[in-house]
Amino acid sequence: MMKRDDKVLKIIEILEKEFPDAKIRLNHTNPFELLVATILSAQCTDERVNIVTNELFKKYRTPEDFVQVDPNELERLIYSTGYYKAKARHIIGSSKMILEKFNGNVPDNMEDLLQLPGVGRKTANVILSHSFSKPGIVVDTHVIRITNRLGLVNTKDPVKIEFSLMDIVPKDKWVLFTHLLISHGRNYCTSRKPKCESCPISAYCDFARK
DNA sequence: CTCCCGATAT
DNA sequence: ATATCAGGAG
Repeated sequence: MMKRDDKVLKIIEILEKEFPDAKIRLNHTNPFELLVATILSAQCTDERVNIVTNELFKKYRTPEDFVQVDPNELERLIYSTGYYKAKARHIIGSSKMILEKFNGNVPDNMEDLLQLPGVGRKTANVILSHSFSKPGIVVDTHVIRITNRLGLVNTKDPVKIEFSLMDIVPKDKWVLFTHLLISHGRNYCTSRKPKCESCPISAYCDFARK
């Protein structure tokens, strides 16, 4: 049996060749736009989030804009991403807290980010990784599913998975690793009908061997 | 644990 | 018809 660490390195090597352009797909031009886009991305494809933010950011782009927006107007603009009432509340609430507690800037540390309504560890790690060069393992629905199938972890608890992966993935590969798994999840290791026959890492996968 | 929720693939 | 999509709050 291969050591988990060597298995991870091999998986990264293969997926890097398979997905050379793996990177964040949520369109944004600054930390605040990334925060809004990531809140909207809950249980929604990032493709749809980009369609919505493309229009949304034409009218509203800053925390100052969002604390003044009519909640009904915001709900209407983000309606197609689902959970639109909660997401509108979170975007407005986060904007308010950013202005009142954080001097108008998106926080650059985990503790402060987690105080924002609608922001959990997944969203916080996306922002820390991409806006502040503070690498984190982003554990989303794809990462939960794929790391369990591969046999890298044996739990559905996102926090346990995050810390477990921090142990077995080299820190300089954390951000890359999550993007590779997400690309892999979209193209091969889908939730419902995974393409194990053509999967490039099936040799390292417990699920594919069953 | 349940609830939030529209769009899309199967 | 139903499962799933870059989750988080209560």
